[in-house]
Amino acid sequence: MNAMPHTPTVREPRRDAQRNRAYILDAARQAFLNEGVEVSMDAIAKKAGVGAGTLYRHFPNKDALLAALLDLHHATLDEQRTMIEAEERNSGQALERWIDALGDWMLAYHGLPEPLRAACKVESALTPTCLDVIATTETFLQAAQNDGFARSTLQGRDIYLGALAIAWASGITTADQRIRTVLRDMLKDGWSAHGANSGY
Amino acid sequence: MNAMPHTPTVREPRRDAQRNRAYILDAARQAFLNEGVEVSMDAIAKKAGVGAGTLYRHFPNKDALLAALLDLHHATLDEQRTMIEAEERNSGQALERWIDALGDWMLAYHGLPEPLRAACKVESALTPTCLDVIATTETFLQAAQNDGFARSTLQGRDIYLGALAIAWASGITTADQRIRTVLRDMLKDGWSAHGANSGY
DNA sequence: CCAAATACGGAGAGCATCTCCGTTATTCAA
DNA sequence: TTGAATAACGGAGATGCTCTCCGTATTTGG
Repeated sequence: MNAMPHTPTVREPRRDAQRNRAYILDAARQAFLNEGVEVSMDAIAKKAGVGAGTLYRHFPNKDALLAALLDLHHATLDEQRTMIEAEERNSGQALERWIDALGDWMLAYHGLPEPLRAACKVESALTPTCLDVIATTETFLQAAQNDGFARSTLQGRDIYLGALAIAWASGITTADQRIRTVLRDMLKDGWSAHGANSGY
Repeated sequence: MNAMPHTPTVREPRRDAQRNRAYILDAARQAFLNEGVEVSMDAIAKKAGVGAGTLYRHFPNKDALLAALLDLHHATLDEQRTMIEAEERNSGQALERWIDALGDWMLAYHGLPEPLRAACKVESALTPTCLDVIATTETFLQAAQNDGFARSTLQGRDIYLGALAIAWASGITTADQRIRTVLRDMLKDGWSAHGANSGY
């Protein structure tokens, strides 16, 4: 049974399915960009011109939709990683730049930190992406640690959560960049090994 | 018109109203403690043995209910403030202890950081409490700044948001205290003026 | 004890997520 | 080209949440 030469059991998705998937991704990207991740799935379906059932068949929940979109952003993030690795000779500054890139990625859409945090708590469609980003953070961190630029007690996940926390807190305002800068600097002087912990 | 001698227009709330208010507060406290702030208002009403209408008449929304409960916790926080001020001669350590107390307060219930952050964004029933806490933070911070223990560019609100951010991130796990400690230490080496910013 | 004032409670409006299934579009072998 | 077989569509509706409205019940003060 099933003695087909090639294309064993998999088939291309139907045309209308491919079209709709593209429509949905596009509508979702715009919606998340304009309204933030709290926008309703129904609104996305309507914007995409499909029924709710179609939306949910393609993406079983909002996290899955976000994950699909973030994977696109993830490509950009990976480019940045490559650029940093190529350009930056100082591992401390490389880590600093990576954390900045991380912050931008986490704020790609309003409210994104919340689902990212949830993905750390319980398995979700976003979990693989998160783990990947954490792994990269770990790499940068270890390099910085080896060169004495970062505290040796930290783990990649700690840095990731710290960056996530300040991204979340920065979300209280859209226009004012000050709070984000300030918090980022606070985080930096946490990981920067410079004069830390000379102790009371 | 209205020529009454004393108790001009105000009257004690009716007995049943007082009773119900107490029931609601008690039920809410337990519910928030056991299930976190995401617990539904209906569940609280049911637990309190009152109808939804009664619940909402006493507290127009969940933030108002939280604010009423937090004001109780706020008394404890104020005690700690007094204790710290009495016991701690070093303003840097005083700030550190205050931030710890702040962290406990922010984690009084699961998920509390979220409404606290929202109260920074837009006016809510929680806003006055938040402003009060921020003002106290400002006081501790300024003392520490005067003694050179904290970076002079920071404001009380920055510290508050930093503490809130790490409280939020700590919520990914209940049991494991490590992440909270680590993040708190990162925050500390942000505000501690020690060897920060010797610069690349 | 009665009338006025106050508070109660739950049905239901409005909005969200997500499912179910009768209908429709697409594919592919004949 | 055609006509099953397959795959996908779409929207009504189940469920759960916040919050309102208003007919009913309780409390209060004279």
